[in-house]
Amino acid sequence: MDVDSSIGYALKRTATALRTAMEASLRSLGLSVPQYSCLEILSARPEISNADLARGVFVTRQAMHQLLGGLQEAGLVSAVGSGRVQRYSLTPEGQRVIVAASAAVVAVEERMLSGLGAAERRRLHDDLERCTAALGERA
Amino acid sequence: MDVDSSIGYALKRTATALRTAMEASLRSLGLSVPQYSCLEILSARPEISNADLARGVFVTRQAMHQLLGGLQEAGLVSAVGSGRVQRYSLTPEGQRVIVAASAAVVAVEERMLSGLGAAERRRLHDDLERCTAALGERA
DNA sequence: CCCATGTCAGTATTACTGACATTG
DNA sequence: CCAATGTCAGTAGTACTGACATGG
Repeated sequence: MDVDSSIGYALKRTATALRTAMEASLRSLGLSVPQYSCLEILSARPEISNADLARGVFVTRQAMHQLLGGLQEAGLVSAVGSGRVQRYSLTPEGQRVIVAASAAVVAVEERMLSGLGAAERRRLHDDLERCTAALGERA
Repeated sequence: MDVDSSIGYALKRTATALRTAMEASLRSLGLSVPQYSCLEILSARPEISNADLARGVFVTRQAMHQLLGGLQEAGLVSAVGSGRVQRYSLTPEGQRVIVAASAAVVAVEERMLSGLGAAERRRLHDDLERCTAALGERA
């Protein structure tokens, strides 16, 4: 298989380039990409539990636990204690940071898509979803 | 930004699903994904040097050095010693393995793309290349 | 009693940076 | 001398598995 003509390689190159650009953009805010992802989900779904958060990002509870620890130390996230299951919310500082980080990430994504029109973007999104779905089917 | 509508997230999900499927498929051959990539390039460009190999995969010489060490231990790659610059080639065993591994990876990619026709595949490849190129431009 | 959860540890994988000798 | 290369360390970031206490 020729490396250049492989869609798999193209996919990897694009994903890597996006991640690198995101890392560069988030660095000034003191966030790593996994931390940003965690904050973004926390912003969309407040009071979510650690276990649910982990499932949403497809990592283990332990990995998410560690990530949340770092975000708590940074004062971006606080535990909402009541009952057995720990729930988490953004602090006011965390809300400020996620607004800025989200804007930065949107800018990066816009740069990536700058060569594509609205219809092409929908098409690309749809193609990617189809690929993901096809891989998900175990057979 | 809504997570589900983001092309960046879709890209990441697809790339992750592909990597996971590749890992599962390569495991029976005793190869990791980075090792497979290294063998694939070595197969396409025999007698390549460590430094060139590293540049081709966008990792450091040190990381590639380590990867090659593992492949040599496994008997899949041998150093072609002559002169200052070390060059590497696949052993007969390495050639057998890369043939099988390449077939396995092609099968995974085919599964991923099973919902897309030939024209759609070209289009997707082209879109991805455009995205990568747009991110590459520093500005 | 059972299952899910949170949490503490240890480990693995991978790639990084720093440093240095060597060679063409 | 210089630039590139190979190579030896050490370190970092991320996620994994195992294990265990706890609570609903």
